[in-house]
Amino acid sequence: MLTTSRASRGGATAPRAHSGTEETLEFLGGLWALDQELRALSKRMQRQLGVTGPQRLALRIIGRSPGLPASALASALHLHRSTVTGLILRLSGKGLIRRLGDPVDARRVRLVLTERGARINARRGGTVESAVSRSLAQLAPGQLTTVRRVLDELRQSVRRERLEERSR
Amino acid sequence: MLTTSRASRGGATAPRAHSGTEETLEFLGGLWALDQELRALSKRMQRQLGVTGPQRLALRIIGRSPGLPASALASALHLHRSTVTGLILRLSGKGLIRRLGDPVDARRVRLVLTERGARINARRGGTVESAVSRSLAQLAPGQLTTVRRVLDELRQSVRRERLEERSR
DNA sequence: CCCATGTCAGTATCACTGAAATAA
DNA sequence: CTTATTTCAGTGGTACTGACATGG
Repeated sequence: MLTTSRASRGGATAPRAHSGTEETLEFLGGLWALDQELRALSKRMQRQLGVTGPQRLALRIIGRSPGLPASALASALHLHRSTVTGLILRLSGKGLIRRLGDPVDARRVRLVLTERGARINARRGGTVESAVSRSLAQLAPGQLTTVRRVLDELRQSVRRERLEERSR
Repeated sequence: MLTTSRASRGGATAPRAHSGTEETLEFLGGLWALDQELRALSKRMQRQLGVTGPQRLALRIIGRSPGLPASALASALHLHRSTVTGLILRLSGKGLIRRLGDPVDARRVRLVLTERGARINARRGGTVESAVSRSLAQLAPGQLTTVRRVLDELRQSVRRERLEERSR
């Protein structure tokens, strides 16, 4: 397969040399599969660590910048403010973070880890990071750079597509 | 950046040449960012095409293998049976697919596209695939191979992590 | 008055577990 | 009786929009 792309039926739009439909779909399938696997690990983390993947990421960010406001967390995670409200609620419900008031700007909420939160944040085994780290360690440095660049380019391309005003 | 990895402080545990904690976290952040972007595009697709990303993927799979049973769709998407039930419900609710009975095995449900479903399936503009395809087209062939391999390795590594029996 | 921050209500999708119904 | 296929009920997490209260 891969060679079956019958040359543009009534093709009004760009015949595009390589990267046929099949190839794209296969690549997308790989991305999707990775995503599913990450989701599944997230579920297991919840059972074993008590936090999901996104929650863990939030913990790490807060751990690195103690006292950061909720909106900063939102933009670090590329999420809407109301979405992080829920995230914060779940994390503080488990006693892993605390919401402190800002003495200067009373609207702001400053997030810090509790002791339990810090303990979980310090754990390295059984996490997404440990799996990723193991994979990355096996790569030649050039490969890592390539992959990073491609993922970034991909992100920007998706972003452009998203922001385009649809007409057709 | 990239060059700041101070050579192993007092490292008691595995000095691990490259791929420090920071690097892993940054990579994971990139993956996360791409995921968010894909989610956002999925949302826009729902408004403009009437289907989300996962729904679109399901459509394409059904379109390629008309009459495939629900369980086959589930394994193609790496999803639980009950999850695809919901997916199927939403798609057939929109009149994009139909659930036919199998004359031979009455337990089975055979999925086919309706005319409207086929029309949406045929659309190429404004989709995730179009964005990904555009990105991939710009790559040197070797790069595409590298990225695919790395993503696959990553998936397997995450899978191994997930399946490991936790002790510590 | 205007803008920023955070929360809340409401909605939708996704994804699971576990149980049930049906049929091979 | 056992197994396979699908559905259903219930749960939980993620993420949004839009409205609101509060404060700068």
